[in-house]
Amino acid sequence: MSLECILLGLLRTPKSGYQLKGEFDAGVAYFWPAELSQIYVTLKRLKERGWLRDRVEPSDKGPDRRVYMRTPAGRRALRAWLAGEPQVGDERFSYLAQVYFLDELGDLGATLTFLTKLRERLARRLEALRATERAWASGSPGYPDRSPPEEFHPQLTLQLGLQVGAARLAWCEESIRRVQARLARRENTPAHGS
Amino acid sequence: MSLECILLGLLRTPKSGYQLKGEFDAGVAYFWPAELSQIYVTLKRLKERGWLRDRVEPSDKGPDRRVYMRTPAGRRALRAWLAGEPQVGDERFSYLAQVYFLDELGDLGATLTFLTKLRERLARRLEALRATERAWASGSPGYPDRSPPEEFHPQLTLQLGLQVGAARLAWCEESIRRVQARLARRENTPAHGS
DNA sequence: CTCGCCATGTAATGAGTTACATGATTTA
DNA sequence: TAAATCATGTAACTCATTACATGGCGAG
Repeated sequence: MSLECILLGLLRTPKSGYQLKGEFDAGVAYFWPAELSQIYVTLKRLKERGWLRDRVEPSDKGPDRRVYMRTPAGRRALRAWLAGEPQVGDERFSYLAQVYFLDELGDLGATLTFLTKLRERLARRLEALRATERAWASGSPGYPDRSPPEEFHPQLTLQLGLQVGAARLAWCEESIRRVQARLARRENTPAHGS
Repeated sequence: MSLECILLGLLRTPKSGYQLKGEFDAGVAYFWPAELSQIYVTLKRLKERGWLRDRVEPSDKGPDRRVYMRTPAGRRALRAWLAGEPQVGDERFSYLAQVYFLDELGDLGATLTFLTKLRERLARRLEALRATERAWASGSPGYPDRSPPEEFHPQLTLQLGLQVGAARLAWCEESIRRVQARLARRENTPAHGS
């Protein structure tokens, strides 16, 4: 359901599947990634349902493109979704599952290695979002509090990404310190079971 | 893949599908929810692959249960997963997609309503995690820094849930304030386009 | 005796990924 | 002319949800 509504949302102006993929990767992917093949299939379904129309146009670069645009019914569906309840659904984090069971290895050193790699990746993600923010900040007058209305809402979601990303990174670093403290304690008290 | 490994992880001691569902809901669901039907199917697959054995046992309450336990191959698979790379995968948040496009309604009041509902739900989630933490804190000696090793790793993941949950709630409250500030500005300058 | 929990499954459907297949156009 | 980018799709598969089907056992 969400992918459909995101496509409807992005189609405020007419776009092709390929162009939509570009927009996903540029600004939406950090809370909703999508593959090209999935986008094409969903656009087709939306057209069959009467929420989108399409038209084939020559491209300025490359072969012809199939350009989609919202119908009035599509716009109504989008607005109904936006006016409805916040969809707070399930979340799945494989790396947390790994941390949860890491005791199984019986080696705090392995935990430390794991968390160090994780910190690297979390930091990279956060840095990518910070780069996006810098782009907004330099290209948008009065960022963030006087941004024009059509930029305000996307910027809100970016703020969440930044704050949650920072919280995750901070947790990872704190966890590394806690593991190190445990390792240090163990070295100082090696004869635990004697 | 992750559900399989989580089941292997939880099966440190033999359990039935129904019991595993209980464990998911009690302590794993906030980073990996699972339906009973999915658990049953996955247990079956894991058995066929030779990573689990099963045995039918009488239950103390209710009908017989099919109890699963790890084989040596299952244990090896689990350890390989834990020793491998942190699986930082995709994340999908419908409510962020909604916020992103909320400008489409052309009504900041609608945004405020939305964020207020969202705050309610985020607060509820966080409160549930805090209750879990209180349970750990009261039942576990030396929580959090001197917890026994088998409790340490699950507690780390809980810490992440708490910190990220708090960050999300803070973002939501900050966003509400920013929307209110915008609404106030607009009231004070009603003749914007004249 | 009935309600609620205990217990196990199958079937249909939905959402998404990966792999495959094809081909035009531009740029180096 | 070769490689990169533009462009659209289909097919097979995986993972997960929802609905359905069945029935044992204990408490009130």
